[in-house]
Amino acid sequence: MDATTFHDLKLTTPLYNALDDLGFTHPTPIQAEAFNVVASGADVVGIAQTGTGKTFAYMLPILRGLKYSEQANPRVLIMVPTRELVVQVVDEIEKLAKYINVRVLGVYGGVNINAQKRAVAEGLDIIVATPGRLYDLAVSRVLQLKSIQKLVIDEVDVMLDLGFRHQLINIFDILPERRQNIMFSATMTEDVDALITDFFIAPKRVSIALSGTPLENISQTKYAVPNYYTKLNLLKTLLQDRDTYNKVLIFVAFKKMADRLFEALEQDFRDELCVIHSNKTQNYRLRSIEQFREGTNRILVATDVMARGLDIDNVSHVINFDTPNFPENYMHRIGRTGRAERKGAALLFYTPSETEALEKIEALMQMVIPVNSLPDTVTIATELLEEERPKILERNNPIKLRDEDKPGPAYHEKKAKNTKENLGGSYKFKIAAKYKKPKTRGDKNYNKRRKK
DNA sequence: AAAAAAC
Repeated sequence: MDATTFHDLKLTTPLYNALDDLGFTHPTPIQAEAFNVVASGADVVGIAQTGTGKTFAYMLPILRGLKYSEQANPRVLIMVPTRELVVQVVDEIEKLAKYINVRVLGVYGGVNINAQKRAVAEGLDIIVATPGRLYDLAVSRVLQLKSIQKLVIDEVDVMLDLGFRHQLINIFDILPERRQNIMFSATMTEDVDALITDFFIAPKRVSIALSGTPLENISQTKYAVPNYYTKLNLLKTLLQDRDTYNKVLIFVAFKKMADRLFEALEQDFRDELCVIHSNKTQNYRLRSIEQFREGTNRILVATDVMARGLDIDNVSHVINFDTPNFPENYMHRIGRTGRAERKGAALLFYTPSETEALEKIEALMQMVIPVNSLPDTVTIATELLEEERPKILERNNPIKLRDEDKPGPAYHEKKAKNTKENLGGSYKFKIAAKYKKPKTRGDKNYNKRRKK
């Protein structure tokens, strides 16, 4: 039964008042559907698109049921896959719990741990975390997880990726067995299904249909381009139209590509540009997002660290500079625009070598994305640039792999072994880290290296 | 040729 207003959900006065302050009168479909299910205390699997108001969907019933307590240990644990999402979820909870006496704390890596340790020691009710730092705090016995009654995992499909998975399982090991599990995923995968089978008790499912989701507010188009340089020309041409492209989120597949694109755009768009990926310091990451959010800089170049869940107002365009290989990422990326019932535009640039990835996307989206022709002013890059190719390839692949490190049977065997044995991080990443020379502004250890 | 996530 769908509630038409928040009053049909039998909330408490402090929650009504907070929603009122926020200007929210009607629950989104997932909020209406999830409320009683989550409130019942049963394990819950929610399938919901981004931008559907997931945080409030689980926080409304949790906050209504949370009794005041003076005990120091947290009773609610919320895990998300990126640090920026921790910040956002904490912010949302604080808004919703404005008139409720609960202590909310966000913890994540990349920042000094001592302040977090002190905050934990002061006592808290709700903890929002990325898995690594949470585990760190827990095993160092600063943080007690024995009182956790409710576990929420958002974007659970990413959390089950290799590299994340064992962190998650390790945390399950130190949580009380008697607890309510609440998980959200945009898509149902085999891994998610397996997790439910292993850890959930009589799970209830909540899902909202694809129609009526925020994706309906997003106009999607694709551009067929012959090569990278034409993509760059096209991008520069579009970005010249500052009135139309007033808040543009550009996605690329690799961190290196993010830096490279940032540099390529710097000449024309210097003061309008920021960049984010996980090799940047946490300070730099937060600053980039802030500049983009506030509109100080209208262009943000990003890896998929930005793809999921983040809520930034009025993003006019999402540009998929690279065609994502994992079609789900396309869906998450374009979900950064068209939020809060506003209109948004999503563009996809694809080269001939990316047509396969494109087909996967169109299969997932159950649509053929309309193709847009290149503006006449866009220069088609050709042979001349092909000459530069070897040079560029070399510049972008400075890592010389030893034979045993090269992809092949030995490599895969070693990688598999290493991933199995080692918490956090695959062999490939270790090799990359070993040879990596941080060099771009904002990169971790950038200053350290420069001093030498 | 994925990214993310702990020191």
